[in-house]
This record gives sequence, C-alpha cells and structure tokens, in this order.
Amino acid sequence: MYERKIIPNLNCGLDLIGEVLYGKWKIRLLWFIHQGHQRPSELQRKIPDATRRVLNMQLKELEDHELIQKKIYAVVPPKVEYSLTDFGKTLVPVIAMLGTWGDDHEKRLRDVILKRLEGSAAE
Amino acid sequence: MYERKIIPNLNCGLDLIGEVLYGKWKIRLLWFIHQGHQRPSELQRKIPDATRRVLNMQLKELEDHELIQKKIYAVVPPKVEYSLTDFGKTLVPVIAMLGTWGDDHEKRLRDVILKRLEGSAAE
DNA sequence: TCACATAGGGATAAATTTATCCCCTATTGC
DNA sequence: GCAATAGGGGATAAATTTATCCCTATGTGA
Repeated sequence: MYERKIIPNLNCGLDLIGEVLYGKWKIRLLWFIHQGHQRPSELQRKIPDATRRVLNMQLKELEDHELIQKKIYAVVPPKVEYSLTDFGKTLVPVIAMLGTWGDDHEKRLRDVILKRLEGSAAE
Repeated sequence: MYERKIIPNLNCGLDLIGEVLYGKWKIRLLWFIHQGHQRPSELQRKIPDATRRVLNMQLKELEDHELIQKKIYAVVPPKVEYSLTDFGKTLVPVIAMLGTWGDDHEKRLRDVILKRLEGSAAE
C-alpha cells in the first residue's frame, strides 16, 4: 500500500471529515450503499466510470474508517455485501445536503465548471 | 495551466459540488473568508501549512467558480480582498454541517484515521 | 471443455494535485 | 541604494491518486 509522506492535518472537524470523504468515488459509494446497492458488482454497474480496482480500494478505506461494513458469504461464486455502519449512517444527512445543494444549483454549476474547463483547454 | 485529460462526470448534484469543493484547502478558504479573513496574507496566516502558491491557485478556482469575488485596490503596497459571492454564501450552511459532523465525531475520526495511517506505515 | 459470473489483488503507468524555488511589481522609510 | 511590504506567477519536482493490465479462485450451464 502507498505510504503517505506528508502527515495530514487533523485539527478541526473539517479536516477530519475531509480525510474520510476525500476520494473520487467515496461519497457516491456511500450513497449507493445507503440506497441498498450493496454488492460490489452492483456498485460497479452504478459507477461504470470507475474501475473495479479503484472501487475496491476506496471501499477498503471506507471500511477502515468504519463507515461501512463488509459481510462475506462463504459461497461460490463469492458473495459480498456492504452496508453502512451506525457511524456511517450519521453521514447520510450530510451527503444528502451536499447532493441537494448541487442539484439546486445544477445549471449554474455546470456552467461555471465547463467554462473553466474550456478555458484551460484553450491554452 | 494544467489541462485535464480526463473529463469529469457532471451527472448529479454530488458530482457538481465535488467539482467545486475538491481541493486540499478550498473548504477552509471558503470558511475563513466567510469568517471575515479576507486578505491573502491573512488567509496564509490562518493556513500556514499551505504555500502561498497553492492558496493563490485554489482561490483562483473558487473565483472562476463564482463562489468568491476578488476586489483589487490600486494602492501600493497592493491590497486585495476576497469575499463570498451570493452564490458562495449558499454554501455556508453546507460547510457548517460538514464541520459540525466532524466535530461531533472528532474522537472517533481521529482514532480511525490514525489507525489507518499507522497501518500503512507499518508495511 | 470453455466461457461466464463474482470477488480480489500485485505491479506499474498515467494523471492530477501540491510543493519548492526563484523572480517580478512599486512605494515608503532608513 | 537597500530592505520591507503585499500580492503574483513561471518552471519544475515531488507526492498522491486513479487507471491499466493481467492473474488468482470455483462452481454452473452450454
């Protein structure tokens, strides 16, 4: 595993939540698991742009951070189910609020984000 | 400026908010500006772990995304003040919620985060 | 026998983000 | 003339995160 060379700040609540939510697919993973998509293959289908490898890595981090738990069934073909821990469930309203803000300002956000992307591509 | 090679997803609200808040210091910048620390040198003092360069870059992104606005005074030595736009102000309760969640679970978060960091260092 | 589904991981490359270093502007005060 | 102040930015290196490629395992059904 990659070993960090720079120790992250953990001074305030914002640092702390940042540390566990930072990751390209983590929030989406939490959200889909919350919605009942619990199996790895299902999550992959919901997030086709992420590779299986990266999803596994981010799921592992979420698990290490005790936001989700993993249940492995001893069957063939293998079956695994993720679910939110009680701790993870406390994040649901927070994530909902993030999504709501994004949805509420969808048009404007898409606009300013694309403008910036095109600006950098033009150079 | 760096030109992205992979186009980000902008499908849902979570993608959109992620795109504008993603960045090591952005949320903190927004928060400090909200609290009235408006000048670049002030922000630097509040966030000593970030270099001036990176703060400037992230401030520029926040500005491009219309979350903050920059007022430049034509004086010497130069004077600059950042402030939240009306749009940026709509993010305040969202950021407050993030910080609150982090504060509420501070002990546990610090615990699981450090455990994971030490685990990777041990290999 | 062969392909498929399901879950996982090592090694390595590419993309992206942050950090480091050094330089520039112009005026005031010594 | 020289340092200090306040704000900025180019070039490049380092750190970190994601992506790519390929390999493991085991029943089931064609």
